[in-house]
Amino acid sequence: MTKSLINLPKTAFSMKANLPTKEPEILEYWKKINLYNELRNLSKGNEKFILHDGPPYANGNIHMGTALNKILKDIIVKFHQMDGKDSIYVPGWDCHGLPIEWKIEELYKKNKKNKNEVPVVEFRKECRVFAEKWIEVHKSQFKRLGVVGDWENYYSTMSFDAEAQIVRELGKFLKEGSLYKGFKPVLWSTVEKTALADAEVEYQDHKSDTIYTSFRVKSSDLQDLAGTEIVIWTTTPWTIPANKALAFNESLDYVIIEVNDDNDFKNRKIVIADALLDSVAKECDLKDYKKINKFKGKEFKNTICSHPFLNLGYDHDIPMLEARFVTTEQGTGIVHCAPSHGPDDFNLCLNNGIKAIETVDGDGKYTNNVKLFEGIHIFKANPIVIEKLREQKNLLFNGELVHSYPHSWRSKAPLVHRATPQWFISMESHKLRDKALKAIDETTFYPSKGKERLKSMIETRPDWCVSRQRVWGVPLPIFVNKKTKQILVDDDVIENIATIYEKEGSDCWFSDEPQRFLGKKYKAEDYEKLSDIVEVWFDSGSTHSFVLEKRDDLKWPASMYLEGSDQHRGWFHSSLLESCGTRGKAPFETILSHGFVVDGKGLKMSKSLGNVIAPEDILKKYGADILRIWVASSNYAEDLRIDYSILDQHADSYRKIRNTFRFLLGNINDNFVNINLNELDLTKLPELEQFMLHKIFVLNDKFKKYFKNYDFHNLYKELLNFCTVDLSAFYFDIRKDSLYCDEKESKKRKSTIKVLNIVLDALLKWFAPILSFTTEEIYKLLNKDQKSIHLEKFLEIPTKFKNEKINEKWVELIKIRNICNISIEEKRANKEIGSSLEADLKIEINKKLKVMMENIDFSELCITSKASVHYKDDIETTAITSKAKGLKCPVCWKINETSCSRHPQ
RNA sequence: GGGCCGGUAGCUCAGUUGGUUAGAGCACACCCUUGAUAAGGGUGGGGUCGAAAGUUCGAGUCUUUCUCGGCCCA
Repeated sequence: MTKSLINLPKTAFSMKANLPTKEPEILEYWKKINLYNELRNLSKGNEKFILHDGPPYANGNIHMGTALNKILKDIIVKFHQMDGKDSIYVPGWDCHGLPIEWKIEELYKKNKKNKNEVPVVEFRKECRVFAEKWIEVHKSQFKRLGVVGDWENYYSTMSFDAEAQIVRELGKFLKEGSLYKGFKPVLWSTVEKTALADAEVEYQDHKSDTIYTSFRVKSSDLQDLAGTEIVIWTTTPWTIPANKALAFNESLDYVIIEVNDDNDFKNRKIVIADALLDSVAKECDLKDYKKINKFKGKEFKNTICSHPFLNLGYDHDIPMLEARFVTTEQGTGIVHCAPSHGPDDFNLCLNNGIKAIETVDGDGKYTNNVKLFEGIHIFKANPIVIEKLREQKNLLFNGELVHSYPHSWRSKAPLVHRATPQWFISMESHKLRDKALKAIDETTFYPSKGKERLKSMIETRPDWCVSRQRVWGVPLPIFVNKKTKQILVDDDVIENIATIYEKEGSDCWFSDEPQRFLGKKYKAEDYEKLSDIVEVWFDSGSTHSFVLEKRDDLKWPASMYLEGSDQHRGWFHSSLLESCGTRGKAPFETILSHGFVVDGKGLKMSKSLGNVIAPEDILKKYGADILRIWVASSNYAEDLRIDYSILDQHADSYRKIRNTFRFLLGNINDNFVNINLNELDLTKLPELEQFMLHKIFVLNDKFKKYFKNYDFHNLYKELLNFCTVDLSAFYFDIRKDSLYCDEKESKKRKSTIKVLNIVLDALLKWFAPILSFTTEEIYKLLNKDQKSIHLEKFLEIPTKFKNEKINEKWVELIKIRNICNISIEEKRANKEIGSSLEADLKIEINKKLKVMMENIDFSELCITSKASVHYKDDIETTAITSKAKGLKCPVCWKINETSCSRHPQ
């Protein structure tokens, strides 16, 4: 058996990965050695890299988006760790909020339990237990992805210290004076006397009164509008008393028509959208009218109208405002705006300096802010409004309409938009907007387009509404003086509340006597205690204060925040505002945002399309390392496509990488020798080995450059190409002859083994942040006495590895090799030869290259049995292949005319 | 409906300030090898650069419109 004469690769590293079963074993191992603690102990005192975790909501199983996010975070944390930093990741969860409230309410419904009969504190306890349950589920799912972090000491927004700190943060806004009380419309049930969230609303048919009413133009830039009246249509006549503005669309055409019908509007000129003229005329029974003029909506600019109840004391100006939400679907093309009774109205008016006020109380009755109507219930007001409009001769028409209308899911009662007291943080009063914009300028964004995205949002956003009429959250720590209506601002009270929460959480706000929170300085009977809770974006926006600042192992600001691009409006946004408001600076130095996971065609994943892939499915079929390759190889600056064919492709790449390792391991027989790179005498190595070391140097340079820019998909591609092109198809292929057939102690073979060790070492470390499991498997196989690849650092490649001269020469040689390959292929296609070892090459090269080529064995380079080189003037390189003459050496399979010099018979 | 971002081989990605015939790896086809073997090597075929118009001597690259997709907002 000649096989016994040669050194074939031998390794315990199997070709088949079997990741779905092997990975959990490695996870067990990491748990056993307590990898996280090992990392911290090892890197004590090193520069910190803190990736602050944006808390996912503790509800439901993870999906591809969350998996992508966590893997990307883990890859970055591991890169920085191996780069020599103390790179820390503390996972966290967002726990308060409506979705969990709903889940508990759903359970109540199932069990026929009435939420209103359950004490708030008990309800909140159930929410807490629910969140705790999902934190545990998430934790195990995230760990399975290979994510290393401080899982034992995770943070949550519902922990007592978090709730306490959130109170302190609010206290800062209170003290500063930027937290103020305002009004904002919410969907309100006058039956339950409570606000409802969108998801609690059911749409049912409802019969509404409809009216066409007119607003007299008081002044306008457009002369033609003098003496005309703007007609609007609405299905909620009761909101007319709260009217503050009219909205038009600047791109629509409008017409002025003169009415000649014998009614209240005889000889009056009215304005409506041209496109709606016919439908309005038909519905309002206008028969005799003529068009006087037509103009573009934008000419409405600077038009002021009067309220239809002008003569009843409604003497405020009604400005006409430009709004895109105005369409020609229904009505007149001009929309009546009551900022207290509609979100569109509210926002439009707010942007034009008109604030909402409380026009209707919780029972549905007009407040004293509404002249003539105070105390009247809004659901009984329509006939009165209609009557008064008729009296004032401003009612063009009234009728009825059955349409889809929001109702309460509990009482089935129709809902209204009602401006309710809310608490806002001002963007202007203490220059929060300016501070935030400056902080954005000082932040580095990956990709850079994130900067503009966040900036444009901050530039235009309204004041931050931080109150919610809910129960599962941190209570707003606000007392209002019953007499003066002043907000109580006192550090001692805030600190007192925070101290109580630190010990027992915030549930007590809803059960204990107010006096307990006020302390001794104030009397409870003088104050009204708020029952609102803080909106959850304030919770998560405050994580930097109770995680980064409070923990000794972390630092403030964080080195990086990393989330999906939707968080420009979410967590990036709220964290920025919270921190700029309280500390004048952003809580992050850099922001990395990634796109969304979409299917193979670029469509978003949805149940109805049936294109959803769950991380769990991928883990079962491929394993986490394949998923991690998918993350590393995708361009996160855009949306990331995934389907099974894409994963199959990555699984193929994985196999190539795995086999590259297997070849390395096999040829060193699993005996890794750590080579001291600085002491290595390069001049004693063959040129091919020097060339490979040069390649490693260059690749390492690119690696550092790509890593610096978090450009992982190019980094991964570079590593993969190195395995495929430089190693497998070139270096390994050439050196197989020496590795298998040379004397074990031959100089060339020993040099090769040295380089294989270096390549293995470098490759293992380069890949470790991405292929966390596989590199650990290999590392443990080679280093029985070492704990983990993840405790290692990247290799420092000495500058002496760089050798441009050799590189230049070998680039030339590879060109010649390619020409030879084409020549060999010709003969192979002719069936003249099979294996390239049957080839005898005759190569002609330009004389200019002679000096460079002199010591090169082209039979070795091109893996043939023979090769002759001839130099000529002024020629391009050519190669001609003929069948090698002689006998095949049974050991090295080379064909010799005489006996094989290495293996004489 | 509005704002922002994007569309380069079947797939993942390159493509400098506009400048030869638009590149790489994978996949595919064919061939070789059977000493990395459910591996390895070689050769090759794949692109109207989402569409149209414009600017220019010259456009994947600049402009406009359209289209498809994604995120956010309404």
